[in-house]
Amino acid sequence: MPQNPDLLFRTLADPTRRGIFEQLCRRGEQTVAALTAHAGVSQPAVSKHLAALKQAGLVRDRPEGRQTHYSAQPKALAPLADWTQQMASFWDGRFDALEDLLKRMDQ
Amino acid sequence: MPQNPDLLFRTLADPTRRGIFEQLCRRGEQTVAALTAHAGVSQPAVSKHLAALKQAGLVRDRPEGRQTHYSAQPKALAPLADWTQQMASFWDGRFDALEDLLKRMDQ
DNA sequence: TAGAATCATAACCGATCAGTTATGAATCAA
DNA sequence: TTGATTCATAACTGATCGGTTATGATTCTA
Repeated sequence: MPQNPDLLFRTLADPTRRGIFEQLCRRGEQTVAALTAHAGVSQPAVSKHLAALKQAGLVRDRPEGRQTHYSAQPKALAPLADWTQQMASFWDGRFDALEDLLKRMDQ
Repeated sequence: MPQNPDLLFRTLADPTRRGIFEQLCRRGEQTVAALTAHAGVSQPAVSKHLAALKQAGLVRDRPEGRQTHYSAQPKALAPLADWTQQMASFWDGRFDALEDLLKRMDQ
């Protein structure tokens, strides 16, 4: 259930792609044409970014006639939030006796 | 103060580099040699990853004689947590009248 | 002082990837 | 039905990047 955040990080690493996702979070469902108008890149580039976002589960598509409507799925960000939380908690517990022992054994 | 998370996302996108950061969060301060033992790549590769992590503010280095001790700076994850939170909140407010209006005006 | 140990940097290589243009497939409108 | 619209895919390109080996700089030790 705690799926690894690798694909999420890779997908969100590109600023253009992250911008498209942000746009969808801010304004809700939009067509490819509307997203292209704000993306600053060509329509095929936007389509490819949307395919990547979809693969990562970050967006959903809803075909309707000629156009395809995309919407954000912020729930997919959960593993990323979990990972961040976990790193912070590891750090909080860093001075536990066991952790300290493991550290000393290691180097 | 709400600095953009671009460098953070790019830095954490690589699994090897993220693994090194995780190791530092779990076990605390470690030398380059200790990190290399777990990284599965060569020592120069680890040094380059550490340089990238340092540039992103995610780690601190403490030179001591021949060896350099590195430690995680999980505080640097704050912009990432903020961004995630913001995306979720945008989505929560998606059906506000103004947001809805903007959406309609846009396409 | 000579050699070993630790880390960083240089130089290079192959793979990945984000962008482009061209084109195809599907749908709507005149 | 013909042409326009909307989107996706194919094919290609240049840049980025993570990995390697080789080497240098520094520090400890025998």
